[in-house]
Amino acid sequence: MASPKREKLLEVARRLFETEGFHTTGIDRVLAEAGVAKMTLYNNFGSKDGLIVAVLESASNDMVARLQEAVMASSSDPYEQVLGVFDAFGIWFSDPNFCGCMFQAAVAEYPDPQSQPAKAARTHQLRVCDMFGQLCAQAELPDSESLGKMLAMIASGAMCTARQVQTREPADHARQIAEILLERAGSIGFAPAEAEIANGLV
Amino acid sequence: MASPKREKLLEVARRLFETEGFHTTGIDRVLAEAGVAKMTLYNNFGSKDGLIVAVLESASNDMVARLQEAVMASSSDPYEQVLGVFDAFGIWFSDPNFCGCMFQAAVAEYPDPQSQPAKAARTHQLRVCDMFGQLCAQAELPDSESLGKMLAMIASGAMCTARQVQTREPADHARQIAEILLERAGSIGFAPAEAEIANGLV
DNA sequence: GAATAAACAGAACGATCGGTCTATTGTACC
DNA sequence: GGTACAATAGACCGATCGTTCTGTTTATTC
Repeated sequence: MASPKREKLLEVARRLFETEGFHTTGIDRVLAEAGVAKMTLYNNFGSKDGLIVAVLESASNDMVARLQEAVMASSSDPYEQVLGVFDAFGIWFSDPNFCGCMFQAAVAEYPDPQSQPAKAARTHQLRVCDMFGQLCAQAELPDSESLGKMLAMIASGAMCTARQVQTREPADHARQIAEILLERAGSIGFAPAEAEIANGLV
Repeated sequence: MASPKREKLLEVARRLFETEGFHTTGIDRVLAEAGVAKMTLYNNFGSKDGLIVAVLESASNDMVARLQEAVMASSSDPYEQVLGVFDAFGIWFSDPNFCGCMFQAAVAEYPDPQSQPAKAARTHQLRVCDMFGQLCAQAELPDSESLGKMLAMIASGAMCTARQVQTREPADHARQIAEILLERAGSIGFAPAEAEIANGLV
């Protein structure tokens, strides 16, 4: 399963897809830079689409692992751990090689929601939502599921914006927003906001 | 400048680029659906890239105009006008034909920041930031420029997420976040005068 | 009605794409 | 040492791409 040639292909393909896009990166480019024969690619992945899906799955695992790492490294307090994710974003965005979120690019390049790349991107998005949601649940914040979705949305906005402006500023902005959001969510548990009272939710 | 054939090309190309992507949409598809000869396209736009840039510029104008419309239609209060944008997003996302923000797709498909589509997308992003920033300035909120960027980032996250989940939920979440953000910004700037605002003196 | 220009249909071009096929080389295992 | 398998290089295929070129038709203007 994990042959060295296969890993090399995944690594090179991921880099090229990230920096130059899926459609514009030809099979031959990947093969040349990986130093691998064409048939090796087709034996391992079946097609270019197969390679793309494999790259996305691999990238999702890496990304989630890195986020978990950022979470663990920052603090034992779930509240701080959420903010730690955006700190990690700041470091990520500062990398001159940063070129945005691969899954956003995949969705953009494969607009059909039924396509495999789009499905892989959706799966990844759910993982991120879950991660944020679980942290909020651990922080005993109310409606952790919605909170998780909101945080994931802020993260998406940050990645998307960072790609355009090429600075770490979006990460800092996202962190500020997340901080306000968490603070507010925390205070709701003790002192409900007027809107919720008016809506009869309390 | 504004020949009917040219307009027809822009209209069809925009629809196809939106729904199927820039690279996957061939020139011949555009020509066939627009009922226009090939040379007409090249006389008007010079190349496919020229057509893409023209489509993006036209789409930016339309988008900004629609946002301004949503702002004007909602209220005369800048605070409410900001939220009106996200209400408009809700309607937009509910459209079954909604397929995300064209400029995010353009950036994804043309990763080179120096490419013309990327530049057009960046220009558009600045216009949106400015629009939010001006609304915040009119609302006399402190640091309206940063606030504008944050709101634009939230908007980007909402559009990006809405494309994946295909519901209007991200618009509602974004509105909630914007509301909290504005409230917080307002209370910082006018903390001493909060009572007066509540009393309707401002 | 003649002249000018724009738009037309469509063949053709060179390039590139994803994918297949062939024939050869290296390598591990019994 | 022979067998089996993986990987190699590279020719080759059909399709599609963006673009150019040719010749004809339509519409506008003097």
